[in-house]
Amino acid sequence: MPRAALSTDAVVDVAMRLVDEEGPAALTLAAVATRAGVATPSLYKHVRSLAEVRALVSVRIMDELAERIGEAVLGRSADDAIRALMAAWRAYVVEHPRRYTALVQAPEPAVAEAGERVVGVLLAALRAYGLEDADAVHAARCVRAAVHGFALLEAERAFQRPERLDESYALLVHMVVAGLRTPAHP
Amino acid sequence: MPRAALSTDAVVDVAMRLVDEEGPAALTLAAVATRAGVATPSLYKHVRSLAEVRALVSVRIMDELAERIGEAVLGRSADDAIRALMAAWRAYVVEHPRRYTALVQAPEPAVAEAGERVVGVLLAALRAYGLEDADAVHAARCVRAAVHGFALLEAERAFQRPERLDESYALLVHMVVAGLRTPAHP
DNA sequence: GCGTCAGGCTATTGGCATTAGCCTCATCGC
DNA sequence: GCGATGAGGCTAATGCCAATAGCCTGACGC
Repeated sequence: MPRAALSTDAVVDVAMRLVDEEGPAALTLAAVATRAGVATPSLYKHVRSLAEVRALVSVRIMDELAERIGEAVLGRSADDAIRALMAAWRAYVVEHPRRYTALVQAPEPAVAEAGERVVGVLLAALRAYGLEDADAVHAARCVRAAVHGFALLEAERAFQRPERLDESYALLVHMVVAGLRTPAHP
Repeated sequence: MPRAALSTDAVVDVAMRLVDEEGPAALTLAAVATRAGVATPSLYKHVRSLAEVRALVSVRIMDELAERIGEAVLGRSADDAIRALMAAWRAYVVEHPRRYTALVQAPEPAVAEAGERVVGVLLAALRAYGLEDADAVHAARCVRAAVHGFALLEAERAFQRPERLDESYALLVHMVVAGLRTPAHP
């Protein structure tokens, strides 16, 4: 391998910084190239297209998220684990709001796999509830949906007067835990 | 007013059809102009920019959604109203998945206002719970987040093996209702 | 030393948003 | 009726961006 410098990972690094600082709309190959100190076409030696860069960024984000929530549930179980997981998830999004709004659901299998790693952590955290397989999947989907919805709305500033969002989130956590604790099929 | 033909509303009509049929990525002024049988620059007599078209589309969608869920809660209250509202929300998204993924949180005030109309229906549906003002806002945010998260993930096909999503959604409804029924601050 | 090829580059194409400025005809005051 | 006016269409042009083609170079293996 000759001259070092660029690589697929390095391109994604630059893309991530760009997203953090200027938002997902600023993620163009031209901007990445400028930041990397390189001409735009040079990027094509490392990535196939802008769409691929976006997918790679999404994978990176989901992996970071999976790691954060995975760490959070270590040594905890049931309600305790769910609370920690939800707190960690939101904390990540609050730290990197633009990053979170850059997430795309690309058709690339790598993106789906990263999503499954996140769901894997969720399923592990739910294991202590002793749910049947299908019920565990339902529960994981609900937790994911609730947290994702809240995080996204917060990240894109869709809540008017974002005061006391902590309290709102506490209620969401309460809802999830209460729903998991009580029988699901009345 | 001379020749009829185009108008801001007509442009948005075309944009909506485009989104429904080809997805949000296909929403370009060039494509709208072609469908409208007009040259691209002509659109600027009716809209200021592509960004404005996207915002107007978002407003249209949120208004449709507000109407649908508003209808659903008529004559119902408390758990019954929430269940109907959540069912109607998801039904709308399942009917028009691409439309829902075209939603953007633009800075334009019109978009924020449309969002508030949706939240207004939510608050009305929650009235029967007799929550304090702040608690009602928290509850509305949570319901919105949960439904929005689920709907978005479903619309963008982010759930792997989307079998039995109805059951998953039933659990989400259960969580919301259970969380609203039990005391929020233990 | 020398060939090779990874990884840069320039040049080019084509799509798109946006702006400037023209042209026309339906309407309205007279 | 009739001429001014302006809404609403148009063509032309600019600039940005993604993507492709094809060239060039220097680090490394031999």
